[in-house]
Amino acid sequence: MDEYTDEQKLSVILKATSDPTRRSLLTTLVQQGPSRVTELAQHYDMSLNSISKHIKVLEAATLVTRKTIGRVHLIQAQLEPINEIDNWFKNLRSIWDLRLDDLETILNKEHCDDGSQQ
Amino acid sequence: MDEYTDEQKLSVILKATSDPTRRSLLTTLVQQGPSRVTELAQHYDMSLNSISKHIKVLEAATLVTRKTIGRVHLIQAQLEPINEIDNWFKNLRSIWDLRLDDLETILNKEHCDDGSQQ
DNA sequence: CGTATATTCAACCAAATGGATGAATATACT
DNA sequence: AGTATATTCATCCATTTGGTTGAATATACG
Repeated sequence: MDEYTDEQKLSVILKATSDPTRRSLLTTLVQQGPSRVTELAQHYDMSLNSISKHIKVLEAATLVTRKTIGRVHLIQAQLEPINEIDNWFKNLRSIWDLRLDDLETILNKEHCDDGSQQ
Repeated sequence: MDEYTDEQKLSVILKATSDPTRRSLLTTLVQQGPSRVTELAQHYDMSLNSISKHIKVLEAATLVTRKTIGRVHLIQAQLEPINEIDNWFKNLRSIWDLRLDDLETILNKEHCDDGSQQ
């Protein structure tokens, strides 16, 4: 995912996590540790191929890594990328707080002088 | 969005935020405070109608609210729902930490007894 | 070597998404 | 009343998405 900007990475991560099956897969992986594709698929009323595709979406979002041992693919959760979501939100909230501070300043000014600052 | 389960709400919120234009709209709204649809649209090389649709997606995800005053629709950011994402991630990470603790316990056991616990 | 197992690849399909445009609605202005 | 402005509604279109099935690939096992 190195060829993408941070913004694009964030989009990919958010979209990957927006599907309930994929979030469930992540939870299972975090609970059980590295798991085989077939093993993961058993939890779902869905074809193995569909799960395989979901895993590839997670992999593209770097939310899981794959270690191939013989014919078995071990899938492992990777939580770090979710921090990107966290950072985005923190940033948003800090802008928000900043604006509220400004508003407060304005309100305080209104309190002291003529209040012409709408 | 009351007719949805928490899981479904989370999906809607994540999907809504997964689009770069919509994240940008949220940022603009947080920076500038409540804004009109036309005003928001001016920031983008995209039709007013498309922006209107994006806003409706954000609205459906409860990430913005709308206050209609005459013919003007004032759109306001609403950051609370993003906490749902935060909660999901915190939960995931806590499961992760739990499993690491277990692993550590097992490793400690290996250290003391015969280590047969693979 | 032949067969079973684990997984992906390829093609297909219906539904959703993100965009556009043109018409409709509702409000404001003179 | 008539015109301009703000916004949504309705369609349409190309692309993506989430699922399916069947074939291919690669490894393991007897």
